[in-house]
Amino acid sequence: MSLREKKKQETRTRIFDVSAALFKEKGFENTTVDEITKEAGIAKGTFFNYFPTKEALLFYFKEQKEEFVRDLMTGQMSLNAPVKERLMDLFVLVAEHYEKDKELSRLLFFEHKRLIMASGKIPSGSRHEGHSPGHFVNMLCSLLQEGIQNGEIRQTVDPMVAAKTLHAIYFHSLMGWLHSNTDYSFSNDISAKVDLLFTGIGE
Amino acid sequence: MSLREKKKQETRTRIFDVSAALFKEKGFENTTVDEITKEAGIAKGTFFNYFPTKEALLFYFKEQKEEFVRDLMTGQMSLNAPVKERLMDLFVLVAEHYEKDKELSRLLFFEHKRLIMASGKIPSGSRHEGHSPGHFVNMLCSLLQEGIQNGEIRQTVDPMVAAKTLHAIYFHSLMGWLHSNTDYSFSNDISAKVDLLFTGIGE
DNA sequence: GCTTAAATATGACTCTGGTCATTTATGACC
DNA sequence: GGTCATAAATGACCAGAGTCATATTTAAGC
Repeated sequence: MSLREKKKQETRTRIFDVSAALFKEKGFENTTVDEITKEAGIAKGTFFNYFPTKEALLFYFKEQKEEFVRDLMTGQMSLNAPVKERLMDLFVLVAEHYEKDKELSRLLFFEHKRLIMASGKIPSGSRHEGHSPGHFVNMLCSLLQEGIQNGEIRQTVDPMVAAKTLHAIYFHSLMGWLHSNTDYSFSNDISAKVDLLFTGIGE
Repeated sequence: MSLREKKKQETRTRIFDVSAALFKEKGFENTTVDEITKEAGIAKGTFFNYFPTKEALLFYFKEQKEEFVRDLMTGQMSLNAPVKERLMDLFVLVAEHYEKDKELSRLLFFEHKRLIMASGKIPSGSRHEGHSPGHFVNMLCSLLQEGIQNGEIRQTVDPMVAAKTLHAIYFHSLMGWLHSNTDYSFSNDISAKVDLLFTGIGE
């Protein structure tokens, strides 16, 4: 790696680290780009050579977090247990991870939507969890297919539709939980809903 | 109503109308508060006497829209048809309404979240659809109770849990649809999911 | 109608995210 | 080591959201 590359990488990392620390300390809104750059020992303009906007930083935080979660999930997936159980554990596992830093999770979760909206400013090469399948949904889908194979899930179920529905449930529960200040049990909430989906509501 | 009250009401309405027109014409981001106030014939500071932030306007737009939707829903609810059918029609009805101005819907839908997050700046007296039940969920709940009564829905189903699950599904479908540029059928998407919930996925 | 207090309007000002023409550092080639 | 092209850093600058001390308008009491 050339000197240039090395320095670049270094600066990027420094911006990242400094930002993380400041955000954690004073929150996203209360941290200015000036502060970040001053703390990182660079000029203001330099920041924008690395990240198109201040909010874009969140995007990279999210990416980092998602990578971590992805690994968590992959581990969980390969266990040996009934599909439904693995599903529930998967949700809880991920939620527990988010729970570790609720404030940041909120930020990433809710701000991320705006990033998607404010198109044109999205860092390139990005996947947009939510529309086109996305990793999480795909993982749910293959889990469900497994369930269909071994008879835990009805043959007639379209695994993709079911996966999306599960994702909807997960997403909604997570959102509600992130909104709430009073902490209610995420796992109770989601398990009731997943149970319902398994059993069906129709007579 | 005193002269003061009348003027106040007038100004508020003018800000509202002018904003709506400008947002529609050039989009939310591309409309400045300066433009709004100039067009409305008031000073910049005055704007902030009426609305705490520019984004707060969206909140009131949303409220207005929600009131409209609420009426739509109430009408739909009182029809005579199987619960499931009414449910589906309800979703489609609301989605069709949103479809009329997809851009605005996106804005309200996604920006609203931020408003909730950036607490302290939320106009007082606001309900936050999403956490504590909310009108939509309550409506779904009573619809489901009706279904339990007349045997369309299993006795053992907790109507509130089911209502929240339906809301999750609705929300997710709506979100996906609002994200997508390529227009796929919202009704197809949601009906597949609702079907699934009725039937259940478990063997 | 005059006086006074409170509500409301005002716009100069501040603060911060983001831009861009200019300067500086790097590396390739001789 | 000198020259040149290109990548990267810089900070003065701009635009727009939001603030606030001050000015104006209203309403009430006399």
